[in-house]
Amino acid sequence: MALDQFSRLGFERVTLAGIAEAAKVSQPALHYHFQDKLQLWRSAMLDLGAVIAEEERLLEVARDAPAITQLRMAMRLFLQISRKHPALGRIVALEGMAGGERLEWLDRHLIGPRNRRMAKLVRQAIADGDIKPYPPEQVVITLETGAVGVINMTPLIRVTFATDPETPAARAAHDDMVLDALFGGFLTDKARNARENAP
Amino acid sequence: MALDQFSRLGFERVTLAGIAEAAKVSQPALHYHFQDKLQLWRSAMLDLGAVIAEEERLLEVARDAPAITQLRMAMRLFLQISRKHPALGRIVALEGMAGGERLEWLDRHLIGPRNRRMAKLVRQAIADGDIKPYPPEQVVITLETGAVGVINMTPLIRVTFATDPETPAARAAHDDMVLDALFGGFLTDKARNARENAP
DNA sequence: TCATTTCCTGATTACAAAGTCAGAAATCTT
DNA sequence: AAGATTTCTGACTTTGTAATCAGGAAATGA
Repeated sequence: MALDQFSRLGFERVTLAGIAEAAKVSQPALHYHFQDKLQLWRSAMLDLGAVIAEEERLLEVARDAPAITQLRMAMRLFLQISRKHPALGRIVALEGMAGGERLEWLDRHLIGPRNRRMAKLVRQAIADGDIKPYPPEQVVITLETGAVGVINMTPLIRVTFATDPETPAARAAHDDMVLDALFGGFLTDKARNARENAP
Repeated sequence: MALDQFSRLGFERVTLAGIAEAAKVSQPALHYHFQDKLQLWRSAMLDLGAVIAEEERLLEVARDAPAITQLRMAMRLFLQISRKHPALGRIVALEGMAGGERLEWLDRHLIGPRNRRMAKLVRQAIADGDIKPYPPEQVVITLETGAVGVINMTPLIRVTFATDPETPAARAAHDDMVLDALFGGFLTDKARNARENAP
């Protein structure tokens, strides 16, 4: 699938011939359905958009809960989705580092609204005294990049540690680690204690 | 400089003509000094290798300190170095996601030994009861990707939040956040308390 | 059934970028 | 200074790949 190739290799390393082969059609057929390579890329990204929208929908239900609760839910969802669609995190990482037109498109159509919403939640949680007072944007990015690090870097982990991070056990450990250690590190003592008293 | 181009754009998007222009030489001159593009890439990476070696040297001095102390030092160093040489984190992210021959080369010559050393420190710190007992490899990767997230994603942050993460104030906040919230989240209560009593 | 539109292919073009090579310019050696 | 060696360049070839196009097959509608 095109999405998979784009996310694993990045825009430039992907060839239309390769996508065509994987899709078992001829290369000009791609030009028929999508005008050019960029349009094809955008189309693949919009498929991911549906996934993000789904997440938004689930969070919407909890919009009256305290910000810190919503954030924890969002982290959990983010992990689930990142596992199910590893392409998403890789794409964001690739384009987010490079900058340029495609990043701006992604921002407008996929990730921008979600990230700004997250930052708003963090700001709220800080005001509530539940999250330590660091720049909300930095908190969001650090939580997200930290959470998907192990997922994105699967090839590196395999090479460097000769270990498979995709076994069920490794995934379970990772989920716990992200929610407990990573997310937990941003909690204030107040929020941490509240959690311990009401588990 | 070639390093900068490679890290910002990735191997494929970089053209020899572009590097030649930036270096104010002709394109064939590159072929004279380095046989081909891959060799040029490797050479650029080895320049980064010197940076890593420097870090190793500084840490070597503290090898008798407790693992947790060494880890904190390593995080601090890692941040400094990542700021000074943003190319490093971007390259690792790019190749670490993609896998392949270049990743294996990087592992062997640059990042593998360091990461395995870090994992060993984490294992030790867990045994000491200072770090929460999660898979050491995952801890290392999560700490590293979380720490450089804001640095690597500078373009995304600018686009999404219309905010500059490279001002002195933003950097100072980021340093604190990484060492306090990110790293702190992996500490056990024991280690956290020990730190509070002896600041 | 025929006509028309939709979908797709093989063959080809256009172009960008890696890599080659013969020889010029600069530098070093004695 | 003369020769030898190193360093570099302009012009070229080769290759990989995006994009085009004329036309054929398949579906759709009358």
